[in-house]
Amino acid sequence: MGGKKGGKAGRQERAEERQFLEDYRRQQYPRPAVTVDLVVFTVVDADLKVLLVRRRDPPFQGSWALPGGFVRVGDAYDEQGESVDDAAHRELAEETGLPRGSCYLEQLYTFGKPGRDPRTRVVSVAYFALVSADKAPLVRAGTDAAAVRWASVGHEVNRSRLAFDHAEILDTALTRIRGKLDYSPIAFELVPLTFTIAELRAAYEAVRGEVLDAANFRRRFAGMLADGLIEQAPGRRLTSTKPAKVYRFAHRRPI
Amino acid sequence: MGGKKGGKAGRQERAEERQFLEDYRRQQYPRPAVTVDLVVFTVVDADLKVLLVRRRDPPFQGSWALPGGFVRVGDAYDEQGESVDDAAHRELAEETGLPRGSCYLEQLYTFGKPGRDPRTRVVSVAYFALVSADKAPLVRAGTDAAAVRWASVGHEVNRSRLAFDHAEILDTALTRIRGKLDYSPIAFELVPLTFTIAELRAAYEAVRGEVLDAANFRRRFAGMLADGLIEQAPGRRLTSTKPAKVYRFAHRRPI
DNA sequence: TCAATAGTGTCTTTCAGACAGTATATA
DNA sequence: TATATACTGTCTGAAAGACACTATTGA
Repeated sequence: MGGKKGGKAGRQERAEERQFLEDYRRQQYPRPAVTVDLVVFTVVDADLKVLLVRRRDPPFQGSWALPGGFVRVGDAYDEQGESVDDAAHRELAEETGLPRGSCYLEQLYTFGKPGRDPRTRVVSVAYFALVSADKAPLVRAGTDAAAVRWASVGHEVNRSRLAFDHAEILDTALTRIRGKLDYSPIAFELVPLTFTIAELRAAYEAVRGEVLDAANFRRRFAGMLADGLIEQAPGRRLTSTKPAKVYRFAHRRPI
Repeated sequence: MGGKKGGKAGRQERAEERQFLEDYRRQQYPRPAVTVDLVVFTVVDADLKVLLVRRRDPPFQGSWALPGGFVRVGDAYDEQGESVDDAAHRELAEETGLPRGSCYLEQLYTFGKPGRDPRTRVVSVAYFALVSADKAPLVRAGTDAAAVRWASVGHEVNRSRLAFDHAEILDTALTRIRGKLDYSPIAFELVPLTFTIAELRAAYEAVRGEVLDAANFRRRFAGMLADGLIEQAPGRRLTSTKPAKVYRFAHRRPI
């Protein structure tokens, strides 16, 4: 094995060279900015609401938009920055003022068409969050009240006026939560830690946008009770003429 | 309105300045590379298979991995590159040799933990694709046969040996298609354009990994027929002792 | 005629929708 | 006592699981 690079060492050398070139070129290729966008839902007064923020800067200055922000990326070999999930949790805490982990958060869909943002190429990983009815009023407390609002999904939100492609993201989120409502326990994330059957039904009705038969809903509820998914909690709710029994989701973290 | 920037013009100036700084700093912030990863399924001989490629280069050199590649991003103001969906379609066509649009393709989930790729920060948008049984044998034709293979999901795939976090991506895809099987028509994407009830049932069984009662499956099938979702096609399948009727999905594009 | 697969009928359970009706608290 | 809301009972039909059964073809 002399001058010509034909043997094992030669192959190894070529592989390393190719690797170097590949890595080098990849750094040179333009990369998109990556953001997280949040569709934060809550139900207050039997109405589904979504959290919007007013944009202070162009583009879409003054328009309402979904909250969101950039994923913090490191470029050091051993420090690549925060995960996309972490970025979503961080933004959710920043925008709502609620402690991290106190809301349900789930990845929704990734929106990656060119031209979404006129400034630069942005790929956005959208998440949806569910804020329980008792926490919703706390949200505006820590922030600039004029720049944050709970908008009614059914009436207030003028979809076409939302910034960027946020109307499409909102629609995707609505479809998702409406679909998941019947086969996953996400409705419990919209009510306080303890709740009456009527309160839970109101959450279902708000999300689906239609009234449900109270008797049939109660029967489904009885099934969950039998399965141990929910359990009765001490006390009664005194908000109406006849006090109602209070329940809690059995597998819910107590924060 | 003299020296102090207190009026309308002053606010405007500050806004532009802030905008400039924001844009400038954003360009300076490190960005992640964005890739698409593909989980390409097919069913042959009543067995669910996934397409794997052998890595020629480090990291994970020699390991099997899901096919994928970088999203092509432009940095010009008016040319931001291809969409993430387009990147997935392009990669699918490149890796399989099948014409664009001939397979079902759906976004799955975005994987964005730091350290996924030891070289640099990579956010990967995963998609799953379904290749019909008749197209599956054509896949290896155009590519380096030694570097591409259909691996049996149930037996062959050694999950822990897959490169990067591809085992997790594969599991996510499996959960997704198993869930969607019962409430969406994705099973039709796994069988040829015309198919017998037994062939469709074999596809269901392969995905779910369990046998189904033939009579009950036939009854569900009859419901689809009554709903106009599927319709009988001319001819009969002669592969077994007694020829079976042949059907086709009514709303399927004829490519 | 036999074996193998295509195809049918039926019993049971479960569950959802519709809706009539009862119970119990407050005002 | 009136009324609003909590809560119960029942009828119906659709759909799924289990499984016995018949029909039709090629070998």
